[in-house]
Amino acid sequence: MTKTSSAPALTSSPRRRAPSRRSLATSQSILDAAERLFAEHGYDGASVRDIAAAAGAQIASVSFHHGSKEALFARVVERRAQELSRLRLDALDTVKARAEPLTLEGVLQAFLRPYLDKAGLDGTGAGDPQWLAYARLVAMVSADARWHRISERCFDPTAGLFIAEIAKLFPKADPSRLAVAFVFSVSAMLSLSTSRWRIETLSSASPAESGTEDLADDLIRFCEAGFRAAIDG
Amino acid sequence: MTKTSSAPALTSSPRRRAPSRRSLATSQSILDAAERLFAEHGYDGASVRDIAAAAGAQIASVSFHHGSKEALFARVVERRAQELSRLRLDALDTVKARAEPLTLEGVLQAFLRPYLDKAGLDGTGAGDPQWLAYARLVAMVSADARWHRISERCFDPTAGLFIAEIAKLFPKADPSRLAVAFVFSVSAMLSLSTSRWRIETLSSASPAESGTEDLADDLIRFCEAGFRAAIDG
DNA sequence: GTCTATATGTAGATAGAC
DNA sequence: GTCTATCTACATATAGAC
Repeated sequence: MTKTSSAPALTSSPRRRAPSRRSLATSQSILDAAERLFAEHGYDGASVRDIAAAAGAQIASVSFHHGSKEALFARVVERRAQELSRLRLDALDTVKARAEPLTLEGVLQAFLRPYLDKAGLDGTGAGDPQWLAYARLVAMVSADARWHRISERCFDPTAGLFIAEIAKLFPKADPSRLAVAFVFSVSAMLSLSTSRWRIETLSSASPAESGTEDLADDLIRFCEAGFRAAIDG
Repeated sequence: MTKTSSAPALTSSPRRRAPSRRSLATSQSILDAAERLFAEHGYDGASVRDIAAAAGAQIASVSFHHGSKEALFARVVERRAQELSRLRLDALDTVKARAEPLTLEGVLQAFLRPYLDKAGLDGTGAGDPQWLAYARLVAMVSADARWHRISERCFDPTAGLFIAEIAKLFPKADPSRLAVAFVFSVSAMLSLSTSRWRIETLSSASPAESGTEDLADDLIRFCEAGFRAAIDG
């Protein structure tokens, strides 16, 4: 008499309320479509109708699986945030485990590379298109005060850890200047997913075309030098 | 017989089709309101209705004076773009006219300072709120591929001139790397209008509060060092 | 030039059958 | 869990009186 549920114990899988394979697939494809459309058109520019259509689902399924549009957006951002943080922290551990002493460049690589690698922004080849969309979404969230809370929840804790790591390397540096340099570095990183077209435009005015060089290397060199200037100041 | 216009020559001002003072004021206040609301809520998030209400105008006046919503947006961006370019080029001329030889820092100052000064992002005090809104709008336009064309028209020509100026200072540097460093620098500059809250958040985790320091100086030092790393590479 | 009224489309969300 | 149908609100844009 402990169950008043209407589900009879007829199936081979006795667990209650476990989502079916089909339900999970629907839910996931909605998140994927939302990721792409939010990244391409922005929050207000992407309609729930279009997202449902792109996912091959009904519009009512979106509310059923993910609730309101805002809840859907937050879920899309959060979905990969944990994996991204883990990749960054793993990379940091790997660098720390090396024989050589930890360097500023090593810490920056550990933070910047996972984002660029997953999105295929490092110039070594195409990344996962879904992660590329996510990378643009991260840029959106980071630049818009409207998503301030999501940013604080998903990205700031890890960012704080990396800043603390750099502060340990340079104990005499002003911590607030490190935070400023970190924000500049992150914004430069994000520019690779929002402004690559601008790099092309501004480079093509020059005679020598250097094609798709390793922008990730350029980014890391740029940020490392900028950080050192902030530390010495 | 050259005029079929219905306007009689009764007023003291004989010029044809000159907008009245009131018309100009309406048109301007619509642009101001649009600047604020587009900057705060984004293109899709700000409705023409809200813009008209904030301007104290009727919704039909918006179409009358500025046409479609997209045309209004473009006009808002273009309105101050010319002034901003002029300020930058004037600053460049001023630096060049000095006795000392032109430096990378001087060129960067000439590009970055006018944006920060007008918007009051340099930490020296509050700038014009209208310009602050414009600064956030510039960040929006720069990050969104949708406004790619506006960006090319309004900002890229001046950016190209500044890159060329830097290329003259470092003739052996790879021009495409200079363009990359320039885009990184611009994105760091824009982060001061989109991500200052993030600087506060990430700084406050540290013990020493340094208040509102001169972020503009930090920015210029960061970018200059980053540029030198790009040039030497 | 301004204003009222409205045409026309689309948004987000949900009720209820299946 | 899915799907059809629909409610309600708000969007852009314009017609036409003043």
